[in-house]
Amino acid sequence: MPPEIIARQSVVDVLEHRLRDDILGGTHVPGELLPPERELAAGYGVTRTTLKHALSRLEQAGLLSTRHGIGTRVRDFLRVGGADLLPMLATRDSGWLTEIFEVRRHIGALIARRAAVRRTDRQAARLREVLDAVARAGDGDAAQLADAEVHRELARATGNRVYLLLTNTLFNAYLPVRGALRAPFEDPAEAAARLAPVVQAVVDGLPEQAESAAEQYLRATEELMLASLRPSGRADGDHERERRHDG
Amino acid sequence: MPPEIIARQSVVDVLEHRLRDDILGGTHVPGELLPPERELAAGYGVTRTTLKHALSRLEQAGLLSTRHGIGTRVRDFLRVGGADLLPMLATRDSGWLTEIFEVRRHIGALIARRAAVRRTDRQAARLREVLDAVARAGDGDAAQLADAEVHRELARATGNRVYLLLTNTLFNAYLPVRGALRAPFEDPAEAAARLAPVVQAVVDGLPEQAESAAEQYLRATEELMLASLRPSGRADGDHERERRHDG
DNA sequence: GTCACCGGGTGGCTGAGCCACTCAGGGAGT
DNA sequence: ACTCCCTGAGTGGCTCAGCCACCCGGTGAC
Repeated sequence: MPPEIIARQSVVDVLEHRLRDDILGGTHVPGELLPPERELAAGYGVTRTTLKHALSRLEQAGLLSTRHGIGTRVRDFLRVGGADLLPMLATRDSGWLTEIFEVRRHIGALIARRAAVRRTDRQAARLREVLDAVARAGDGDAAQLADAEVHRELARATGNRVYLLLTNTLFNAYLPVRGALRAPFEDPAEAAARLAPVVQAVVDGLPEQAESAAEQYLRATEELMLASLRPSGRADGDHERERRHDG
Repeated sequence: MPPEIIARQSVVDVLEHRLRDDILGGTHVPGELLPPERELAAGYGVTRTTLKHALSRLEQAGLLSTRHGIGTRVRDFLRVGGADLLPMLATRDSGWLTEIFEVRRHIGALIARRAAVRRTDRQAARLREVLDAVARAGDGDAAQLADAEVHRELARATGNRVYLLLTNTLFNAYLPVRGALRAPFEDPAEAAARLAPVVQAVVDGLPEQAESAAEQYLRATEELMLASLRPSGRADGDHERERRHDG
């Protein structure tokens, strides 16, 4: 048995990766046509069918736009791409991370404020539960996931499902690289303590307080994460085994 | 030549649609395994290869999670799905639209505030340009697209690219059904006039004013849109030809 | 000059088939 | 009895060769 226990990437996964890198790296420039599928497939040493699977994913991701009889065009993702591109952008360039965190802070504050107004009693109870789960987490990784659960619950408490999806999107963007961002959660009890004021304010129904508590919490967490990122090294690489955490 | 000039949906598109409807409609419940691919393909009357293309898209969208040797599982999209699901949710159920608008209002205000602080002179000039384009738009549809361009430019002016992607996501969510939401843009000059205070405040660098102007503008537009939606009928149906507007 | 046609190039889709993975059950060894 | 390995059935992953549908530019008939 090889030392690599994990890893497990399918051919299509690898192919998708390479194509994406070639696109984001500038080998294929936006606006231009990609080489014909038959040619591309030959170049990468795969069947056209397999190549099409990869292309199809990138098309859905918004990086490509193919038209029957014409060809496949590289799109300007900043112009038309959606937030679903963030996960792959974050793994490529840690500059995106700081921008993601900033938005997360703004939106997190918005969510906390709104949750304080709208949360139901049922949701208040659930909030305390998931906060407890953070404190009881066995290690940093578990704490981080439990923390995400708290934020999901806060989003749920706004009564607006779009906030929940948005929260998921932002998490999907940085959870794949969370290995490098574990710093704030090394001590689960401490992490829970930092998060507690936010939950408390929401449970008490105090929007102003919830907003500023969230702002403060997110800023602190953000700083810890980015600080832990800076000295050691970049966050890129192949942190992308699991396509998505299971449901 | 058949009377249907437009429409042009590929087999995979249709298949994706049907599968998605079957999932969101409850034929395939979250957590359960889908029937085997061979069986499914036979059921829908397509090849397994074609089916896999459709499944692959839904998997990437976060609705499915497939594992080699095990099967394909339906996921709980509210738990793990991202904002990229919004376009398809909005076309299925207009209840999502009101939630999307609310979030757009909150985030739009956030963006305006931040743009007022961060915009460069170059971006200020470009903002005036695209605002002019709204006033000069030939019809309601063009005005609506020009309006979207203004908001994209505002997002760009925040200096945070994540806001740009987020804006794209929200637009992608409701532009497909924009035919039913044309009301605020029937008179392009008027639409531009309503939008002008936001642009002005951002150009002048007044965050407070920009925020409240954006809030006010978005609320007004939102009300007009939803009002035009209510009496006539639902917004669902097959407004989804183009996979995405071209880049 | 205009227009219909056609051919080459492109992506869309098919069908059959083999490979790789997972799991459960049964039989050999202890 | 118990343990462990093997095996077979069922599933998704991937390939291959090929035909179909579409778009465009050129060419020849009118």
